Amino acid sequence: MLCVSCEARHRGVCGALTPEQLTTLAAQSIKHKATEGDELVGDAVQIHRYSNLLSGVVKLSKTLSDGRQQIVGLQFAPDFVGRPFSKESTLTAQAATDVDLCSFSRGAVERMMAQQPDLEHRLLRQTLKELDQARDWMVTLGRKTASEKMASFLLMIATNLDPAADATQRSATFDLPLLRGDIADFLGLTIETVSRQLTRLRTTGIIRIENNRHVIVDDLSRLRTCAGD
Amino acid sequence: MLCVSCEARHRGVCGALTPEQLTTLAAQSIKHKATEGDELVGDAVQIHRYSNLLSGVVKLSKTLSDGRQQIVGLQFAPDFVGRPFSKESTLTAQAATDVDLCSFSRGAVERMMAQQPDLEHRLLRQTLKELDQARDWMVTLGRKTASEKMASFLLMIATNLDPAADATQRSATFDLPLLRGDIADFLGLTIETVSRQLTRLRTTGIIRIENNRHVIVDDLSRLRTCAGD
DNA sequence: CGTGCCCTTGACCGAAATCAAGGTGGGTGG
DNA sequence: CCACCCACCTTGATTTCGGTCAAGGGCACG
Repeated sequence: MLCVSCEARHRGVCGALTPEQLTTLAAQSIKHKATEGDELVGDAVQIHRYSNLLSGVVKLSKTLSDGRQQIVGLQFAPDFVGRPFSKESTLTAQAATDVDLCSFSRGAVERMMAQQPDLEHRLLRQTLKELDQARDWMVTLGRKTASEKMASFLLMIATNLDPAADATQRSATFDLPLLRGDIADFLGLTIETVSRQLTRLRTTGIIRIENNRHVIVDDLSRLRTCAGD
Repeated sequence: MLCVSCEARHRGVCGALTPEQLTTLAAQSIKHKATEGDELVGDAVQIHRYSNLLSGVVKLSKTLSDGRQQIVGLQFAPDFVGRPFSKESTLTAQAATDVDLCSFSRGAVERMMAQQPDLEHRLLRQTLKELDQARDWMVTLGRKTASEKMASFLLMIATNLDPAADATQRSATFDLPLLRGDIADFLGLTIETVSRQLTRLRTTGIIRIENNRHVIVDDLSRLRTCAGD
């Protein structure tokens, strides 16, 4: 319940709240963990809870009737998980890695929003951020080649998971939060193509991979060259 | 200045405003027209104005450094055009058809937002709607075949341009708001593939086309079958 | 009557999908 | 402890869908 030390308090939506409101909300919040693969929001799981993502990665995906799948977004701490005002979300949110969450009931969040317009303001900002990201990714899906897609993906992960990589940092290191199949579903490719592109980047010396998960990028600018934009 | 009869007053963001606020805003608003191809927001055009789209279609697009283009969204009346709180929008908004707009200065909108939280609430809802649409389209871009993409596009246009088509309506009629090249940029295809898919749908009897622009769908359910979801 | 833009159609090509074998590593049960 | 299994990944051969290249048609406009 120590909101003061919580990341969502500083960079997330909870920053909108006054100390009293935080106390109220904290009393109604539940910190809990979910493990890789757990469904957080979906057709099955009704949307009665909203959460702040405190650690780990959440994947948002959609599935066509014949089983084809597309991951439409990734969320990182301290993102807000859950679709406000949703009729039905045709979207599934799953833990991509083990995650820590801080959850609230729908009612609690909506009461807070009513008395604290700044909360809605922060939600608007997060939603705009996600919209920008979604549109950027549409360019990747619609107009980039397989190798450009792969490079774009690695850069995206690097900037989110290696705290130092977003600056003018030269190198980056991180664990891939997704399996090959999920990467394929995110990039609109097959698992084989993902695998081939990774080995291509590896044999070119642009990345190194250890244990199939751990990636080292020695020169981010070379990777940026591959990404196409 | 007759906000009372304006569509944005009823279904758009202006519905958030009190009569007095409407009067204030109306005094600062400018109704104007733009013709096909005009750039409304972009790297060139600074973002000092926000607009309500009163009629016509606006296309939002992004361009890679080598010229590849992707249309990342279409807007229809009474959508709100312009990115609030934007640093720089890497996005270009262009009139896809001739359009009517009702524009406000950035300052006016921000003042309104400060005193009228409901305005921000409506913006949040529109943004969430656009986010949902963007994510739906990501599935189309990443996982659908050329013919499924074409069918999805026609359905999308039909539901937005033929007022009757969204219900359980059986047929639809509309003018394509985009040239073949723009359709290609929206679907992540080439102009030739778009052309071929259209003739395929035409020869199958699923659609009829007059004057290269006017489309008649006699049986929407057949088209839906083609769309894949 | 030319000229240019937009669209269509055909022939060919190539990037990524599909199909098909392995390889690797971690976990389990004998 | 070892053998087996299973999930995940890689690699190769072949196919296919959509891209590229090329030609020509229709129509508006000067």
